[in-house]
Amino acid sequence: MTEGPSYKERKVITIGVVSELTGLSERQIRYYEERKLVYPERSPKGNRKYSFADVELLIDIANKREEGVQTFEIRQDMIRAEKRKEKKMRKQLLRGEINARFGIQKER
Amino acid sequence: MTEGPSYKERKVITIGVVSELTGLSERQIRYYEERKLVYPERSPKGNRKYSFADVELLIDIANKREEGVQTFEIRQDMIRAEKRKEKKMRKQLLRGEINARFGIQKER
DNA sequence: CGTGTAAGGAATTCTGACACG
DNA sequence: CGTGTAAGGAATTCTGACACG
Repeated sequence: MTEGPSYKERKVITIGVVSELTGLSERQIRYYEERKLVYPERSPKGNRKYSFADVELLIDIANKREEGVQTFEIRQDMIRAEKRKEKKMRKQLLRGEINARFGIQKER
Repeated sequence: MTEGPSYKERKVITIGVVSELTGLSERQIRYYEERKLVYPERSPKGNRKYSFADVELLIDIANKREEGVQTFEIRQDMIRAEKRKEKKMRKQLLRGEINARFGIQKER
């Protein structure tokens, strides 16, 4: 273990490979970006680059689409999930701070 | 955790990205393949695809080359390391078999 | 030996648009 | 709304070769 944003998060996969990996057409993949469901990075000359995490997300999206869920709804769900996570983080942070002051004290 | 050959081993990165990631020229990367130091897969139409493991290996190779080590020597070292690993595996396997027969027995 | 480069072609990717439903 | 497709261009990748040292 050495690197930073581990293998799963590094944006290194081109759209053609993502298409193979997900079974989605390039058109679909680009459209889901337009609908703000995925955020690939861009190479210097403008080529999209995705992470394994993006690939997995796209597979989830593909499944929901098959169930007839609209991109708008998928996006709403993602935003909600994101907010819940943030809330949880804040709670954790707060608890940490309280512990630091009033919790297990180091003797001095 | 779901997939098989984890993120580190999946061959999904094109040579251009590998070049950016390693700082090596595409020429160098292809040459190291010719010298049997790396084994990318090929896409249906013949494009090379590398894994993160390959990228790390190429970085190691780049470092050795800077030290003046020749590709031939690098290859020898890789083969030797591989053999040591295999030997270790066989030893382990053997020990496992012995244990299975004469080691901790299940009562019956 | 290791790497750069020009060469020519094939495959990839990009954007904006029209189509259908 | 979600996706296919043809269009034209730019960038990518591939191979085999010549060059230099």
